[in-house]
Amino acid sequence: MNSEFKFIQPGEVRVRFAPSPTGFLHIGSARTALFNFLFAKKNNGFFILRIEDTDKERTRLEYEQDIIENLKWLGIEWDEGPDIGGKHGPYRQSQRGEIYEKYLKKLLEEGKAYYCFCSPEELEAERQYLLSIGQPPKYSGKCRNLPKEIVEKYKKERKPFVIRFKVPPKKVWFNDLIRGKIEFDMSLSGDFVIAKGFDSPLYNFACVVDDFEMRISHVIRAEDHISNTPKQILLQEALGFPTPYYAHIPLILGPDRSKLSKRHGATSISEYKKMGYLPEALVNFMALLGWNPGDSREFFSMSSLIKEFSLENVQKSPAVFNIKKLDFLNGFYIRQKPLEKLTELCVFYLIEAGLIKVEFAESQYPPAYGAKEIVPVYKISETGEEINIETIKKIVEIYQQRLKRLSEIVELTDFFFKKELTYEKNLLKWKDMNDEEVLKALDRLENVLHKIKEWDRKKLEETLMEEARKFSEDIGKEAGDRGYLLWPFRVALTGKKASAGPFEIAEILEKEKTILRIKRAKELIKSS
RNA sequence: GGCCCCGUCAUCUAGUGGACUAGGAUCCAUGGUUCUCAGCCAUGGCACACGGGUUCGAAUCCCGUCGGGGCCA
Repeated sequence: MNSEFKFIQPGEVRVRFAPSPTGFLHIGSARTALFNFLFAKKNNGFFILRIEDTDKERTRLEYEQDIIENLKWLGIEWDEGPDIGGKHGPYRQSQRGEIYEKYLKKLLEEGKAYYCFCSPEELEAERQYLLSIGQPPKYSGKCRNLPKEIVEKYKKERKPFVIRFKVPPKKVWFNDLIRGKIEFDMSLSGDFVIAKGFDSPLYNFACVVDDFEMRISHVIRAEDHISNTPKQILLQEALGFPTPYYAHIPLILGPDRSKLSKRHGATSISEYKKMGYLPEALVNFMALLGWNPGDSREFFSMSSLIKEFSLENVQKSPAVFNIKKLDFLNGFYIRQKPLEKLTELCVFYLIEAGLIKVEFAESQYPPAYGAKEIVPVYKISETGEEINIETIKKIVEIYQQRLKRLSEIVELTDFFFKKELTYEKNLLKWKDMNDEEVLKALDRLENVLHKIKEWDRKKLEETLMEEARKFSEDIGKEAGDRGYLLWPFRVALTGKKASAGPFEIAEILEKEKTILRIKRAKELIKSS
């Protein structure tokens, strides 16, 4: 056991997620938040959200809102915070100035920190010099022992200053819950700045104060904070705070194995949301990036993650962000979604793309008493024709297993919402068919379809499957190759080389439109 | 430049000295399933960074090399 540092005693689990609102919620931070959340819930502990907004230059409210909104969207909620109208908001460092000031003064009074009046130019010159003689750049400690009178004089002159921490030149170690013992020789490190003034504490200092004040038991954060840890431990020692447990989780990397960033493409949760990824897929995916259940299970809901999560099963090595796997999981969760819910989600994308529009009208069937109900009415944008939500549901249904992202619903089903289809006439040809044969197929379809009375996918299938088999023989092709009739049929309806099955599409399109599209295809063939 | 972390298929990973001719998932390929696509099913492809030790025996322990990454400025 380390006798020098006072480690926190086992007890209540309290963890925090402490983002700086200097950007949108990043996939990497979201995973850190998730691991903290899972650890808290698994251990009946508390999860706290602390917004580290001390950098006034780069902090933006927009980012803070994005972080909060997306955490909620993912299903990560915090348990505690200042009261805001009955609910609890997040803690904000910007609102905790007095607390930092108190501890800053304490360190100063006890001689554990000091005023430094060195100018940025001086510091820069010193750095350059050290570098030039092959030494690591490290603050010289010039202001460490400035006489009191000088300090007072400078302060009276309002000379700009920063506050530096007197780093004791000793070895510092901690036992990382994921990596084991990590040791640093702090004699190699210079006295670092802990505040740029009483009203602007810096990261390491504010973090240590808050972790103590919030009684954080476990600091779970990304690996890039490992080198901050010894500084924080020294600060804790100087302030008489216990040292919490630390767990540094591995980074998420881009395909080139460097830290995931903008140049690798989308990095923020909101972008993934917009692209049509489901929160359950993202959560499942992020959890598996660096954690595994110890067996070969792959699918995890938030509640099963809470049950299974353990820091012991967190990986040491960084994980490459693999979008193919995310797509796979997202496809899986889309297939699992109840149709009703999925339709709601897809409608949003269809409206966004301008394929349909929504208007609100009074219900034709008002409730027995009280105000009339307002119901949404969906219309096809191009024609103004009303489209029933039940119809949209059917469209979504036949594409449910084909979607990897919700946004794909647009390109996949646009033909349902278009008056005219535009496609290359040769697309109508199956294998070696010529114009004449395509025309024959379309004529045949038109004839057969006309006669069908019960217009549903089952009846259509029965009739057309039979017809298709006959047709290939009639035009002297390979017997049983139904493609000679079915392919032109499907292309005439969709204008696409890949789509859902023609019978289900025809059912949704209904008789009139189906036959109209066949006629259009005939015109297309003849027009050349 | 200094310090620190990491190293099993292309990717996420199982593996904690013998059950490993290294398992699962994604991915890729092939085949099956009502024309296509998707889904589903089946089959196949692909890895212990390298070199030394320790040991009867090493992916697993130790050392070194190499490689990747992070932090500081």
